Amino acid sequence: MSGNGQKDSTRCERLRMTQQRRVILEELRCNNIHPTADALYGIVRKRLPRISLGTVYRNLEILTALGEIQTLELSGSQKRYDGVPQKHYHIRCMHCDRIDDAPIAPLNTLEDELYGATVYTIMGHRLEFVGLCPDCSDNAEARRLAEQSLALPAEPY
Amino acid sequence: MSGNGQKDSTRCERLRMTQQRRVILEELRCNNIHPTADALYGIVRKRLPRISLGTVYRNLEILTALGEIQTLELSGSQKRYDGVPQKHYHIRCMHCDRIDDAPIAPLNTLEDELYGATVYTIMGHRLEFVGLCPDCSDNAEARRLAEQSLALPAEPY
DNA sequence: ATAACTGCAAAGGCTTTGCATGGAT
DNA sequence: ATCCATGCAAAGCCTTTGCAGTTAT
Repeated sequence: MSGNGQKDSTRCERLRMTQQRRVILEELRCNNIHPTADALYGIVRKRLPRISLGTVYRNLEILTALGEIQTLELSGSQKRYDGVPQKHYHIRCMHCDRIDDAPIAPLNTLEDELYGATVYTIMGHRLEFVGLCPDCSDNAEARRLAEQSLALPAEPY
Repeated sequence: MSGNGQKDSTRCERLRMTQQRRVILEELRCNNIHPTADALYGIVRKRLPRISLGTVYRNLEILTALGEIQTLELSGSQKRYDGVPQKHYHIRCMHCDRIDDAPIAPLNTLEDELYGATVYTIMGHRLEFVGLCPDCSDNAEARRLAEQSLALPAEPY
């Protein structure tokens, strides 16, 4: 951190479209799998076997800052990356962690109810649906585990 | 991992209310700060100076499984813990990461629009508001940074 | 020559886990 | 005696970073 508050704003005098950067962007754009950095690394390595994981992370950060892709902070410990930079919601499979787009338009009035009710200046929201993907819906054990994870005991101790 | 698929379901023949567990629960209940594990560790250590961070994590996991508290996976890399086990939404300050309850009732019809529109079996949603807390709202630099972080360039490369 | 970029490996931050010890029934 | 819980330290997982070498202008 070079002490100007922004995370790297001294870079990018002129940006180069390297092989690595292009392939990362292409692979994110040409499918819709919302991969983790590591999964994308595996995909990109088929075309560029010598690329490093650090390069993948660095380019994902740069492409996000440029608005070419978006970095998703969904539930789960790993970040996901989306080749579509426009805001949209996602749905996560509770059993296999697959992520898909949620076919629903942005809810721009969601924060209206909060105006005046909170001391915060509200600037947006993050919404994520959870459920079971088709494959896991067909799996009885996956359904059982999912339902169990939603049930909270919450009885007096 | 002892090979039964569940994460520790073999424990809890009889659960003990130890000093450590009680203090952790009390400190989560008596205030509303949604601390990280490490922040809670700092708080609890004032009363139990010899407690370890591992014990804090272990008890947070157990108390969550019991439904006594909830573990929040909000944006940001660290988990937060909430002494109120009932589902409710939260709002996060984009500048200082303070978390408060969002004064809005659960939106139980949110997933209705998705029925039939997705191949997933929808089972719930996670919603989080983002904005600026009162202190950071008063801070011009915080406001500038927050607005800047919301603006996506998204121009052709 | 300059500045951006890369591969590699090390370091970092947060969380989980193994192990020997301690405490309650 | 049993078994749950603890403190401590090490390991793990994901991500970031330092550095020396490479590439494009």
